[in-house]
Amino acid sequence: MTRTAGSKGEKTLSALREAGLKRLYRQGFSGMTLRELAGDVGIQAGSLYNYFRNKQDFLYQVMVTVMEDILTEMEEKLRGTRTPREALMAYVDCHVSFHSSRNREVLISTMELRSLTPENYQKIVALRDQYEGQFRKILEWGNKEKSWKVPDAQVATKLILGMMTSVGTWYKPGGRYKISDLILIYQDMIDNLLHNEVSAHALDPALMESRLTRQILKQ
Amino acid sequence: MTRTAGSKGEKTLSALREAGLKRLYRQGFSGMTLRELAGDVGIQAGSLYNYFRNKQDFLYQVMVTVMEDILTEMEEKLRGTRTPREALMAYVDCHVSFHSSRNREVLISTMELRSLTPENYQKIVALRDQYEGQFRKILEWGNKEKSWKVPDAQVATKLILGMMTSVGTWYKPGGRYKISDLILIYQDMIDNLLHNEVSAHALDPALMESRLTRQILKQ
DNA sequence: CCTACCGATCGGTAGG
DNA sequence: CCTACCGATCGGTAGG
Repeated sequence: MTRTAGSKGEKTLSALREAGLKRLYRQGFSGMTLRELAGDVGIQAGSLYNYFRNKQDFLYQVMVTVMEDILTEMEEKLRGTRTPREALMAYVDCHVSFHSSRNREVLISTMELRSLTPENYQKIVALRDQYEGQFRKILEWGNKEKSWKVPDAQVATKLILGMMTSVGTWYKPGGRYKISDLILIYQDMIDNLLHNEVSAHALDPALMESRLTRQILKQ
Repeated sequence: MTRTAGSKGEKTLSALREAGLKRLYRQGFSGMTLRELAGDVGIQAGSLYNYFRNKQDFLYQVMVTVMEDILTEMEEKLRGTRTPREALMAYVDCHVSFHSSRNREVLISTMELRSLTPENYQKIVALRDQYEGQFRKILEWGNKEKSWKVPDAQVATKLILGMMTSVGTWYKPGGRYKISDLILIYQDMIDNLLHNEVSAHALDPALMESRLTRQILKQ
């Protein structure tokens, strides 16, 4: 069997990434030892340095991948939305979906910010700011278009992102609700939150029927 | 000057607790070294063992204190509430207040669950379940009294507690909003969430005026 | 509360 | 990718 050049090394690399995620999640950055990580993929500790420059670099790679992945997904979902409300619903969809399906990685990315060197910290925080900024821009766009009235977009962003992000702390795959259910719940909650007293004509009719909280909380 | 018996040791003990909180928050349990902790309070590493049996015991003491404090505060706030809605508002008040003012300790208590020995883990999780159970009981009480209709109290508890808890991740003292503002926002959000389509007669008139989200998000 | 110390283990490197 | 190793440092203990 001919082997693709570098295929073995790439298998090890992706195994390292998967094993690293588990260990970072269960033990944290300083609690995870490189000897354990090497053991997970069947190599010796010294051999790890063929895959990353040092332990810090490994953490950084994990975190930058998470941020780039969610930024890419978000960009795709937002492309083609034509109203603030469509954009809002797309953002909620993407955010809840990512934070549920990849909750382990997301939690690591928040908890281990403190373990980054100052240089790496700055880079990751810049990506996080960019991600958060996209939400704030949607809120401000809706203000301008009179889709809703959010006087303090800065704090509203923190508040709404926070309530969505928390889904990652309690969602368990195979539990009572599918991710698609959770998306509908959060979309409806946030939709109601923003449109509570706003005249209906500003709203997108396609999204008007409230599938919201009633579906899960009240049905 | 006569010194109260043990006063020096108690000063050191409370200094250790404060320094420990900072280090646990910034470095995590396995990242914090006992030599650093000893240095913070001006003693040698070996002397720490006059204050706790070992590092694990120190973490456990920190976490059990947080849980006992919030359970005590909650018990006091809930005592004397006469309707499900009053109880709900009291719970939100206490939860948001505690998770804002003592956010560092609360975040430690969540992140470092993984660092506890199995025996200590069980004890802390039992306290957390008790705390969470109090909220679920309020939801179920409101169901029975027809204050609201929450078909899945289990998941609603996770969802609503999650959105409240997230305030601890972004609240900064001295920021744009006081804790008392945040309490009003969350009370209103959750109040609206539960009463969205419920006839008004079930609601407590004293709490009827919606101070909610409109105050901050829309005024 | 200190000095002095223990065994264990860590991240990382040299040289294949 | 391995063997063999380095200096540094860790949590914890003995004996005052």
